[in-house]
Amino acid sequence: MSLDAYKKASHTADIVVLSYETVETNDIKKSDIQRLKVLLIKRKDEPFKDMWSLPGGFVDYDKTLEEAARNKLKLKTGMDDVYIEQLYTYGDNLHRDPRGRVISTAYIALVNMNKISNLAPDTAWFTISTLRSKSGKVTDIKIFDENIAEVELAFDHSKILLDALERLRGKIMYTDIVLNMLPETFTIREAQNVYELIYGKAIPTFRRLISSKIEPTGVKVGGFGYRPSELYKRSNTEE
Amino acid sequence: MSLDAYKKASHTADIVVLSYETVETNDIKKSDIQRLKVLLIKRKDEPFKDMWSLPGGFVDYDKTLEEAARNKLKLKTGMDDVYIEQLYTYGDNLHRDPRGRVISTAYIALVNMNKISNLAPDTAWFTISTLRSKSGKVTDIKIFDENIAEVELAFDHSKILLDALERLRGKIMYTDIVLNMLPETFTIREAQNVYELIYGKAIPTFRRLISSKIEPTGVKVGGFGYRPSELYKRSNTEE
DNA sequence: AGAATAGTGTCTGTAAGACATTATTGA
DNA sequence: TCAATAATGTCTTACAGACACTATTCT
Repeated sequence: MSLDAYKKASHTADIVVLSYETVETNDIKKSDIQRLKVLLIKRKDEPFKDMWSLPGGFVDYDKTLEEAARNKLKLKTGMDDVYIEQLYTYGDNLHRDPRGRVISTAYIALVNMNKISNLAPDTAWFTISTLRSKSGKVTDIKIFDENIAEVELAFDHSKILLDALERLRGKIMYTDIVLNMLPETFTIREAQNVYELIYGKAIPTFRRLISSKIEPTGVKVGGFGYRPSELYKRSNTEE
Repeated sequence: MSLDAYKKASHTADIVVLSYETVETNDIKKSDIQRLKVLLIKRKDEPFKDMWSLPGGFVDYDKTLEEAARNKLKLKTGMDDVYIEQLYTYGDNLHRDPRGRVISTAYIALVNMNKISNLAPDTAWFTISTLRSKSGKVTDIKIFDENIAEVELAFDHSKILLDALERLRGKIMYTDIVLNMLPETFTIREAQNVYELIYGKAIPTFRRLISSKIEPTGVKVGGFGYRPSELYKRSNTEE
């Protein structure tokens, strides 16, 4: 049987690029606040023209799925060597795309947005606001632009983003992949804030949890009217 | 941009159908032993003609991915309403299939093989033998037919099967999906044997682990020269 | 001194592992 | 009574949560 004997679906690779942003508080005595961010692209063409969507595109016949995701990310952010993992393949809605049958494999990329020097002009970071159940489970999300105006995502990308956050939440306590979002050196407080953004609730013994995965650099940051904190880095001791 | 402006990959859905078989021991005083089983199909056509492979097939333009998997399973086993979950999408090897570019989404199905009355003639159950690290992690697998002769699988299906076992192992301690492999009623011993087959090592407090997920039926099975055991069933108390 | 956060130590309850003890049956 | 497994109970240890306490800095 020939591979061309039947009508084929199209296949795309989409990437949920997640990072966080630090917002300085008005009161200099109060420590900073973090916000979850997602990278979106403004669509140039129909369908969903001018709406914001996850970066992604059709998978070339001679490109791997992960290549397709990585190439798009490189193109829009200039980033190489990024942490990426496959999330899920969305192929159960025949009408995700009004143009025809499209199956999409979604990836999660975790990056530090401050490492990006030249973002593509059609690309921007948006703030993710989550609604949670008592357990921390993500029940709904809202996306806001820099003017705190709510933004609707194209296709089913809102669902994909929600799934990505749930996947991360499920893995955060037994992996250290979230550290890919942090800069080379960071304080434990900063790491804890990011962890709790994703986990959805307080992590009381965070210091104990993270201590085996990081090591002190000997450098301290201070100057805020309270005790300076040690800067740590990821320890690359593969277990 | 038209969806037909580029050369498309083909897309298949493959299913790792897992079950277990009970083998009576010679000594009637010894309790039974279980073996992990996987459902395979003998390929009728090239490539890999006459080799055994995971059930699967090309995804029709107007069928969902999960439908494609379920339909194939129904066709070969007659089974409906089976537990199924998406495993992973294999799209990073451009030459998985010598005929051309094929992306495959693999599903895991957990069934009780004794519920199947009429298996398709090209279909059979094979025994899975696993090699494990100290932690229980699956490092390698071998497949054997009913004559205990080793069988090689077509394509990269051996890797897919390994991934499926690892996925199950990772979820077994905090979900009860493995109970889908057991009959309507079962003893705790039988459930424990199946759990340990997948987990790869002993689960010392299994009774405590499982007790919240099952309930006694009041029926006992005996007649082997030792204390009869209670038959349990899944309790459908959705938490 | 006071405010704020960094960092360490301690207490406690829960859960997991190890293992002992009792129960039940057929030969 | 013995062999084998079922089922329950007990003891101990590891770990997570709560929280107290000390350390450090700037105003």
